[in-house]
Parts: sequence; structure tokens; C-alpha cells
Amino acid sequence: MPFLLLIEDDDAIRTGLELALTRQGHRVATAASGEDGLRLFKEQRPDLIVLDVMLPGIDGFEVCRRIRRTDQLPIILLTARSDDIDVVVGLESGADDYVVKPVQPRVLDARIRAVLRRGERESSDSSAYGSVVIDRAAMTVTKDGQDLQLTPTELRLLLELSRRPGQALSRQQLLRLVWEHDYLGDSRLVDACVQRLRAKVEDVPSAPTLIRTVRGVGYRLDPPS
Amino acid sequence: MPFLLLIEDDDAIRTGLELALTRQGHRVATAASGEDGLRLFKEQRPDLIVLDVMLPGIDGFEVCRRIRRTDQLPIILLTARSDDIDVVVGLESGADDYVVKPVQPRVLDARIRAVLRRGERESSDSSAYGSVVIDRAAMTVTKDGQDLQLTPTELRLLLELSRRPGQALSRQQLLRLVWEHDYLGDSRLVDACVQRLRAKVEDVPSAPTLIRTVRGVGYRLDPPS
DNA sequence: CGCCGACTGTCACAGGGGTGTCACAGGGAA
DNA sequence: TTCCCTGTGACACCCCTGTGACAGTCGGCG
Repeated sequence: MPFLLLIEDDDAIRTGLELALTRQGHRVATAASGEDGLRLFKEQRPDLIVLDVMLPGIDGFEVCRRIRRTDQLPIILLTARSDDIDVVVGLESGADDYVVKPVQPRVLDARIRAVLRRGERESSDSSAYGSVVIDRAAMTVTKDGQDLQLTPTELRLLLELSRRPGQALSRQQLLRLVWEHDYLGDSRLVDACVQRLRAKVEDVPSAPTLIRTVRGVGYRLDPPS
Repeated sequence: MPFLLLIEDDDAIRTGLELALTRQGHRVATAASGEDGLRLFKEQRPDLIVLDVMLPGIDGFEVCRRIRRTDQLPIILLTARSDDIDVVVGLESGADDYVVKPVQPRVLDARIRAVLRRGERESSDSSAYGSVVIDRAAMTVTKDGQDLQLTPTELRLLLELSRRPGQALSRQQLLRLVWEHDYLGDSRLVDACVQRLRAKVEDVPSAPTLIRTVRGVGYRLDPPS
């Protein structure tokens, strides 16, 4: 049975969601502030966290970032605005998914199950993209059985892309996730690393089929068809 | 449970709508002036705002614009005249929908639910218009399963249109939303982009069924029938 | 019914912006 | 020290994009 931690300061929403999620077969712990949430997280080690963005004190993004420094468990953000900015910031701070308020318990439950399913696939020792196999336990990537000898940065880039297969990530987001920088000028940093990664991963680096360019946005790892 | 903010200066209408909306399962906060409305909005962060146009002091359009500077939550305007001018000004100041007075509580409730549903759909990963599927996460658009390879501008145009399916958007509005320009001379800019988009999206570009022309106004994305 | 004006569709072209690529130098690790 | 990784800047290329002109279409009016 999945064990969730729900961090939400609004009493009504917290109680309501706790009830609904419990009824849908989850074990639920709750916290009403970011501080409490972090403490409970360390004590109880939940399988997944549902996290409100608007919290007094430490906000949701910050909670997310702090957890991400040490752990990789799935995090779902609750965001009040349907604003894209929240989504972008959320993904940059390391969230796996987000749900827009007002939350329909059924929708939240569906997202939770989806993220957990995804997480199972991921945390399984390896995932395959065509002939390329990512082994997270061994931290190696092989192609047709041969070790690709990725450099640390290349590996992190590939891992971040593979955390969200099929989803386009902007250069800005990749910079945060992989390099932990905030500002990308007009440097070719991300592009250069992608190029080096493609040279090792792709069959034909000039016609990539795994790491696709999304013009005007960034890059995307295509899931195996 | 959706949390609404109702801004309306007429005591009778305000009280009546508050009662009706509460009965229909919403949480409702009310304000009797634009100033009070803005203050309450900042304090309470509602999910949606119902806003009278004719207000003493700051009028509804101005309230709408000020909120839009920072937030994207849905706003429904109450307008006394069925005048088209109100509708156009309202949409340009950033409202999502409008209801003409005298207001039938049932109608208002339906609009509220529609706008909230729209917000959910928007934030969901994908939406479908016939054989055309928009995947917001992957930033791709497919038709019969094939990638359409839209250019960045075409994609943004389609995304903005799909944010308000069934609603006509003027060239002026599209220019703001997609190009972030203020003034459109008599250039064919929007038309040209629509043409290129149609060429990729429509079955028969010369007889479009998805992106319809609204003569004298602009364009509209038809929802799947 | 036919004309006229306004609006829209279409297209080619030139300019610009975004992306791929590469060489090189600095720096960190073995 | 030596080697390899990594970030930077320059450059070329290609596709996108905005423009303007023209043709086609629709609606209104006499």
C-alpha cells in the first residue's frame, strides 16, 4: 500500500484530501507547514509527497529543492494558478508532476498512481530506449551491450532527460537540473553537452532519434515506440 | 470545493448570487468595490473571480487588468449591456468569460464549472481535436499519430487558440498572446501564420474545419464535435 | 441580380535568429 | 605531471518568419 505525505496548510483542503486519499487505498501522513513536512519526511520516509506550493514560511518549491538534494522519491505539486510559470519553476525545482487547484480527488489519485507506476519502471535497475540501456544501479549506459563510457555530466544529462521521457525540457530547466546553475546567457553549454551525448548514444548523431531537438524550447528524450 | 470571489456593488444582486453559488457547492467570498476586491484577492487567493463591470471607483476592466499583471486565475465578467464593446474590452483586459445581466444563477454556475474544467484540461498533458492531438508536455502536435513538426510560432499560436476552444480571438489579441506585440498595422502577419498552421493541421487547408475564420474578428479553434 | 468595397487567402523572398559543430584553453583528478 | 573532461566563443548553415503584393471571397447595397 503506497504511503503518502501530504503537505498543505489549508485545514479544509488537507483534511478533505486526506480523507479522500485514504478512502482510495493510500496510507497518508499530513503536515501543515514546510518545516513540519521536511521533518516528517525524514522520520517517516514516505513513498511519495503531495506538496502545496503556497505554504507559509518555506514554500513548496523550496521544500521540493531541499528534498531533491538527497532523495529521488516522486513529488507532486499542488499549484493554485494554472499559470505556466508555476509549472516551469516546479519542474526546475525537481517535481515530477503537478495538479492545478481546485483539486479533484479523483484526478489527484490518478496522477499519484501514474507517477508511482513511472517510478517503478525507473527505479527498476534499467530502462531501455531502443538499443540503449540505462542501468541506474550500476550507473552505466550500454548500447548493443557495449559500455558507452559516458562522462559524469553526460550521464546526469541523460538521467534527467530519462526521468521524464517524452517531455520537452528547456535549456533553462536542464541547466538547473544538471548543472545547478540559474542563468544561461547565450552560451552553447547545453547544446554542446547534448552534442557530445548524441555522438555516443545515437546511431546517426546528425539525425538523432533518441534525443530530439524541440525548436524554440529545448530537448526531449523520445520513449521507445 | 471551488473557492470563488464575487465582486459586485449592488447589495441585492451580491447577496442573491452569494446564496445561490453557496447552495451550488462553492465557497464564496464577496466584495462590494474594486478596491475591496483586489485586497481580498491578495489575501484569500480564490480559484476564480466573478467580477461586475460597473463598479464605483476602479471599474471591473481595470480590476481585471491589475489581477492579470500577476495572476492567471479564471475571471468571469458580469456585464449589464449585451453590447459587443463590453465583451471585446473584457476579453482584451484578460477575462476568460462573461455573463450578461440579469444573471441566472444556474447559467453563472454552468459558466463557472466550464471555465474551471477548461483550466483543468489546459493543465492536463494533452487534448484532442479530432485526429489532432496536442501534447503540452512533449510540446508536440500529432495528426493520426504522426508528428506534425510545427514551428515554434505555429505551436504557440495553436496553444493559445486551444486555451479557449470555441472562442473567437481577434488578430489583435493573438498578436498580444503569441507575438507579444502591441500594434498590428495592416500586415498579414497573423493570417500568414494561420495559413501555415492550417497547411499542417487541416485535412483540406482550403476548407478548414478546426481553425475557423470569424469574419471581421479573427480566428477560432473549434472544439471536437 | 450585379457591382463594389472590405476582408481574407496565398505566395515568394530576403533577413534574421536559433541550432549544430568544432577547436581550444583551463582545471580537476589520478 | 599528464590526461581527460568541460565550458566558451566563433562560425556556418538552415529553417523560420515577417513583409508586401496580388488574387480570391464574402457581404452589403442599390
